Amino acid sequence: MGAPDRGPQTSARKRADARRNEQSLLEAAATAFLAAGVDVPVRDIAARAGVGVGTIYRHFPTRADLVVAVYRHQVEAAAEAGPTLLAASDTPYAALTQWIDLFVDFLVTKHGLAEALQSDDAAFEALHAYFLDRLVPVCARLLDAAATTGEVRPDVAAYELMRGVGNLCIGAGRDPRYDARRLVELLIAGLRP
Amino acid sequence: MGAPDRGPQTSARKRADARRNEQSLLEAAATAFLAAGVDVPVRDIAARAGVGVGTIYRHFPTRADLVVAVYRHQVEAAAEAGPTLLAASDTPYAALTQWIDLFVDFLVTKHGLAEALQSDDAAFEALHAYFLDRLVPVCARLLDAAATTGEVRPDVAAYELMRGVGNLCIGAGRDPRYDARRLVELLIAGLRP
DNA sequence: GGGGCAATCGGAACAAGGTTCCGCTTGCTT
DNA sequence: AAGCAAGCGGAACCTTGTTCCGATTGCCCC
Repeated sequence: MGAPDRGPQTSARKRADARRNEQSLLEAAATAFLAAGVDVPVRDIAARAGVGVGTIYRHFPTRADLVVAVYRHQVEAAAEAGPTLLAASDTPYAALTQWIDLFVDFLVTKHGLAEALQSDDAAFEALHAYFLDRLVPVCARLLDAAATTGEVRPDVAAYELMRGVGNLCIGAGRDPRYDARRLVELLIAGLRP
Repeated sequence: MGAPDRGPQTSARKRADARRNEQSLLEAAATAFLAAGVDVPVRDIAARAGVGVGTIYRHFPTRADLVVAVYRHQVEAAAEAGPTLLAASDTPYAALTQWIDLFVDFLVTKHGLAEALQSDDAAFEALHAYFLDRLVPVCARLLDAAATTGEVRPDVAAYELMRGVGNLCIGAGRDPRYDARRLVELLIAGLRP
């Protein structure tokens, strides 16, 4: 196998203008996501970046590709935090709750991301896949460790838990009466045997 | 105060054709929701009912009005089941879990309803309002009773719980690996003191 | 340095769905 | 039976996603 395909944002060998545009798009998208959520119209991102819509589709065929590119660093950081927390915490359960906290923080601060993550829109399939592929194994490791010490029931799958947590984060921040963090805490509490 | 406004579906005094159309629309919408979810295109519902789109908007200004009209009976039934279960169950906690089960069953069998319930789309605001106005007090009563007997912690608001349960139902039935009922059970388990 | 070509670009054009609006039809009253 | 207001239908318009192709331009080679 040759060099791994690391996605559009690393652009092995492209024309200079193409690389420049990709960078502008990434920055424009990050700003636009912050201002108007991950559902911001494609035209708005294109306008912000000063390119045509065709250019967006060329670099990021689906919206999910753009979202993944924008948040990749943070997802990687979350993935790496799993083992770190496990090593540093008193008990696996403590590591699990801290890690889930991290994940919740990430989701609730990204307007519309939790919604997109659960959406059945085909445009978000790759988003779903990336998040889950990257984070479910990390969660599974924490969950297994906590199950081994008997701190949580052993019959809950990491996939299901992650989806549940993601779901609970939907709409967080839109209504002061709804505190996603609290509900996630309840869910995690319900994990005890 | 005079006769209460019971919404468009009861049509105090309208022309015969108007009442007929309203009925057709309700039936067409129920079928369409079943077949294609509550997000089915307005044009499809109109076609099914054999009316123009203008007629839909005249009778049901927002999609939420139509959804509420279609599911009103079932929501009322759920609301009435609250006190009934409380009276019939051994403990308030048992009544609460049974009632939540009922609610979850309702949501997971209505394609897209849970999503719509949490959506921030303005078209669904009235849906949100109706469900919450009608069901939160019922849930609050069950929750209070269970808190009084010490079966659940007293610091969880019915509103928050309902939103949480609704959120967990999002995407149920789209993925066999995700079992909304199970996660709701965990959440309810986390309610114990 | 400049020619040529393939990569890349821009944005017009098309599709889909929501919403509005108004000329026409028709039920109901008298 | 006539008249009129309630009600109807659907064309037209808006927003947003997506495709496509003629125009542009970076880059390689001479």
